[in-house]
Amino acid sequence: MAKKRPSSKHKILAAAVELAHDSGPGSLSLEAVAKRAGISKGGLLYHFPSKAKLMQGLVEAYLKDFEAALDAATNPAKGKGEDLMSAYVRLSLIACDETHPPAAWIFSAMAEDPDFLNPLNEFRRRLLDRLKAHTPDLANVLTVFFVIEGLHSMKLFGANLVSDDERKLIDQNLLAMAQGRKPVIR
Amino acid sequence: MAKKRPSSKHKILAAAVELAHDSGPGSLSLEAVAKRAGISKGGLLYHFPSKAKLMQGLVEAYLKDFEAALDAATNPAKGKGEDLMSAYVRLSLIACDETHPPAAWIFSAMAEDPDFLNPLNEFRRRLLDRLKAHTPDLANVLTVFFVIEGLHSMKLFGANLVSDDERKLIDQNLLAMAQGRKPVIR
DNA sequence: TTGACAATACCGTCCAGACGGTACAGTAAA
DNA sequence: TTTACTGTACCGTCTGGACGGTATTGTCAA
Repeated sequence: MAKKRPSSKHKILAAAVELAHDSGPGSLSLEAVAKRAGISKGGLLYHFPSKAKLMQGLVEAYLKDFEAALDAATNPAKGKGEDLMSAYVRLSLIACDETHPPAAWIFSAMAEDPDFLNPLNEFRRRLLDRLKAHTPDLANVLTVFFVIEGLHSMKLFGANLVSDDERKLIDQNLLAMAQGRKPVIR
Repeated sequence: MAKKRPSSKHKILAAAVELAHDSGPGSLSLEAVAKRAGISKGGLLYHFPSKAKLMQGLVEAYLKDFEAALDAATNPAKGKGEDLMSAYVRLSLIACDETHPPAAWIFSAMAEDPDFLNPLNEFRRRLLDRLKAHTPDLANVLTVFFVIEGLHSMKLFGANLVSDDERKLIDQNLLAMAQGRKPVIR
């Protein structure tokens, strides 16, 4: 709340995400981000007074987006009221598909200071706890969760290890497991 | 082969791995690595004439270790002649347990240049191909593979998301699936 | 209505420090 | 004599960040 002028901050964060993705995580300098965002370095430092704050901003924006999507999907007042597990799987798979660029900035943050990613880890922990609470089959939850983590990891490292058909099979299986159905054997 | 004097190179690589782990991936400078290895910067540059070569060395050593372990486990002439899938799962789980430090240097390499990790991705691709060729159930192979990738990822990012019991359950399930048995539901 | 002031949103410059890498002279063992 | 270093000095580049300045847009008392 209380955000009247998101325009510049958003532009900066978007620029950082793009830059990390297509120039490599190593080229995420303040000057380069500023240039990409179309402002000066001084201007960037006005909005994010240190590089650490920029990194925090990236993590927060990333988290906020996913949380908002999850909330929108599962909150009955806002839409379909999908169950948590299905929404989590569906949204995660969307984030892992070919149309979405990987979050390469994560490597920049990690190289800068691993602690920057603590909020991300804590979020994942809370999410896994919620998933466990929502379904009786622990092994099922863990399998689904870690397969998705694996897909994320593959995406992040830019490794395309599966064909389209294999990916479809994985997706179908995960969605089936999320709904408590039998996995597809093919 | 043709390696008569592994001592210094090994010391340097080990120092880099340790340093990335306990001072963070961002502090992997040549000077720092040399100091940790107990040699001078000039001495380091004698063995690895550039930082890029050091990174390549890290990737190669990492790969060589895992390949050697896999080979030793599956080659009947050398030992038990374990089947590929079981050996892969078992060794991967060992690499992911609490006693082994995460390969934090991967983030340094990624920040430097994502291409450094190409050999790693190619190795994974070949491994997955071999696993697919060895078992009839594609969905099973993919599930096992990506759960392990997910565990690796969690380890890498230093997120401890599961309890000891949960981890045991995952391990049992993976080993069971590797042997074509039914997964444990608990 | 106007003049004084202040907050916002930047720009452009400068600097100290870190880093990768080079050069080179010396050394000690095999 | 070659191999395998050590140690020091140095260079060019990049980077985070501090800082001073500026244009624009309110705000508000006289």
